[in-house]
Parts: sequence; structure tokens; C-alpha cells
Amino acid sequence: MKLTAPSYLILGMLRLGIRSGYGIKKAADVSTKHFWPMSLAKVYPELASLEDAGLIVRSDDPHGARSRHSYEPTEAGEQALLAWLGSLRDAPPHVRDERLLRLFFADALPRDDQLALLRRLRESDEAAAAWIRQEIVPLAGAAEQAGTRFPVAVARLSADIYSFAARWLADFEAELAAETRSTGNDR
Amino acid sequence: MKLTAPSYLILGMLRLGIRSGYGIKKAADVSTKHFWPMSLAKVYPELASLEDAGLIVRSDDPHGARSRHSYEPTEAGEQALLAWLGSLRDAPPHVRDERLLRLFFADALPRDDQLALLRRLRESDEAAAAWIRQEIVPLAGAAEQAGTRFPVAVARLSADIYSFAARWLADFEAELAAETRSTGNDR
DNA sequence: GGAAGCATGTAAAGTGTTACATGATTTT
DNA sequence: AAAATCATGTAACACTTTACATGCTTCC
Repeated sequence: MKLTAPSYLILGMLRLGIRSGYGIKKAADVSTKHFWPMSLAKVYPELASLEDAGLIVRSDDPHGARSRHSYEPTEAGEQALLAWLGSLRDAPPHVRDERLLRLFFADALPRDDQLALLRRLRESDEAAAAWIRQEIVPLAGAAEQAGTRFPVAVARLSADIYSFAARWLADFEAELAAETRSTGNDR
Repeated sequence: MKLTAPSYLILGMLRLGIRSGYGIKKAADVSTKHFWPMSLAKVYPELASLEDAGLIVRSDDPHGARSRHSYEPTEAGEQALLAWLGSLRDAPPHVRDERLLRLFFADALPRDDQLALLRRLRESDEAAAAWIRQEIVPLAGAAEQAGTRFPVAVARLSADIYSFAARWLADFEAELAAETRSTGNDR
């Protein structure tokens, strides 16, 4: 079995004490989603592969009549995670942002629409920053008490980047608006 | 035909005066790659679809004995691009960054490896910022003279974000290093 | 004359998501 | 009692990339 980023995401979540596939998906949605989204349909087959490879062990942990599997990393699983964390080669980040693509081609728009586009972009970055600070940072902050500090650091970094982008866009917006007023040229 | 982001990327590049499929790929690699990577194997079928939909027209433009197709947006193509640029619904950005995933789980590493990881991350962000400023901004800046200002703005925004992230990581690195020295605790 | 770049396209493979299918438990 | 949440898993589909296949032109 070839281990990929989702494999390590799951190994890492298990190491943090999360037990079920459903739990991993939920945790990922409020923590790693911004830089590594993952669907449930990815989690379950990946758990099965990791078990086949001997990196995790499964035990039954039903809740009443509702079935539940409890997974834990094996010694080999822990080692695989550590090896990946310490490995030197970094795959370059992979971003797909339709909003930036719009901005890139915004010269085709009349000035008013350019300003509206910039405003929407800024607002969505502001909303993302606010959401991370309100929903994610407090959760991760709780874990910080237990000596797990990197999740909260990553959440703060993400929020700060969104805020930085929002400020940048606000400045550009102001510059463009000022130009429009002084020249009266809407192109 | 359902138009997707790659369709508009191609329409937008054609509108900027790029003519061939190969040229579109090359231009995308030095401009939109950071927020919308695209392979040649995507470009050619997409051009064919856009032609079938009547949004672009193809003409032959051989260079000696080497065949070349020259594409141009039709009136309908221009309208489709403008409609997309002005449309209100934004698909949320989609990021996959294995480096941040590593950072998120870095609590599992000994302190020295944590610092090394932070340093690598910072250096790769610094390199990305430098690369954009040296390779992309000058190219886009040339177009700015011709009244095309958004490409250079997006390039500067990207570079500034990378620089901001690098500074943030440097601060965190310093904080962690200071702690280590004062406590002598390598965890 | 060779290497790098220009130029077009297809096929296979990989990766991941949405939708489907099912059912128990907890909260309102 | 209904709705939300917990929980597991599969099948079909969508999207993209890597590799393959080919050949001309320009630069060194």
C-alpha cells in the first residue's frame, strides 16, 4: 500500500485520540478542512487499507445497538506517521480558487463591477477569518491545554492569512475607488 | 455544454490576445497556475468543446510546416465571459497543502524537528514569494502598460500573502526556539 | 548537428466527490 | 414525534493528470 496525505491525515487524527471514521470526518471538517478537505467516502476505504497494511487496528465499540468501530495506530502506524512528519520532500500546495481567477480577468469588467468583485472577495475572506476564529480556534485552543499546540497555531495562521488578504483587497479597492472619483473614467 | 472554471480561464486568455492552446498553457503556467493549475491535456479538449458551443472560432495559422490553430472568442464567448465575471455566486476556494497538514500534526515530533519543519515551511514560502516577484510580476507588469492591471495585482497579492505567511512562521519559529532555550525542554 | 522549445492531440490511470442505502440514538 | 446527529459503507460519476505519440523550428 502506498501511503498518501489522506492516510497520514487519518493516522494523525487517530493519534490525537479520535476513534471512529465518522469522528475523523467531523474533526477534519473543523480543523484540517481548509488545507485538506476529505469526504466520508474517502475515510472508510482508507481506514480499511490502513488496517490491511497493519498500520492501525480495529476493534468493535458499539453504542447500544448502533455499531461503531474503534481504530488505533499500531507501532508501525506511529512510525509511519513520524517518518512522514520528518520527511524532507514537500509536495507543493495545490490551490483552486475561482474567485482569484475572476479577479485575474477583471479588466474586462466596467469599473463598478470591478469594485463590486473586490468587495465580495474581501467580504468572503473576512468571513472566513471570522469563522476560523470563532469556530475553530476555541476548539483547538482547548486541546492546547493538553500540550497539543500546533492545531491552534495552524488555525491562527490561516485566520491571519485571510485577514491579511482582506486588508490587501480593501486597500486595492480604496485605490481603485479614488482613481475613479478623480478621473471620472469608469474604465 | 456546461461551462466550468477552466472554460472561463481559456476564454479569458483568448480575450487577452493569446491564440494557441500551447500558448494558453504557457501563459497559465506563469500567471494563473498558483490559483488554477491546468494541464495541456485539459486545454485541447476544452478548446474543442468551446468551439462546438460556438463560443470561440478556430482558424488555421501554420508556422511553416508546423500546424497551429488560432482561436478567438465569438460575440457569444465574450458575453459568456462577462456574465461569469459579474456573477454573484462564488465557489469556495479549494486548497490541498500537505505542508500545512504536517504542521498540524507536528506535536508528535521532537522539538528540533518541529523547528526544522517550521524553517522549511518558511523557506518555501519565501521562495514562492521571490519567484512570483521575479518571474511573474515583471511579465504581468508589461501588460499593465496596455491597461491590463488585474493580472499584476493578483500576482502581487499572491506574493504578499506568501511573504506574510513566511513572516508569521518566522515569528512562531522564534517563539518556539526561545521557549526551548529557556526551559531546556525539547518537547 | 543536437537540444530546447513549439505545437497538437489521445489513452490510461488516479483521485476524489456526490448520491445512494440503511438504521440507531439523542435532542428538541 | 420529529429532527438532528451518529454511524457505516458502496456505486456511479466527474475531473484531472501523467504518459504516450508525433513532428517541426529555432537556438547554440
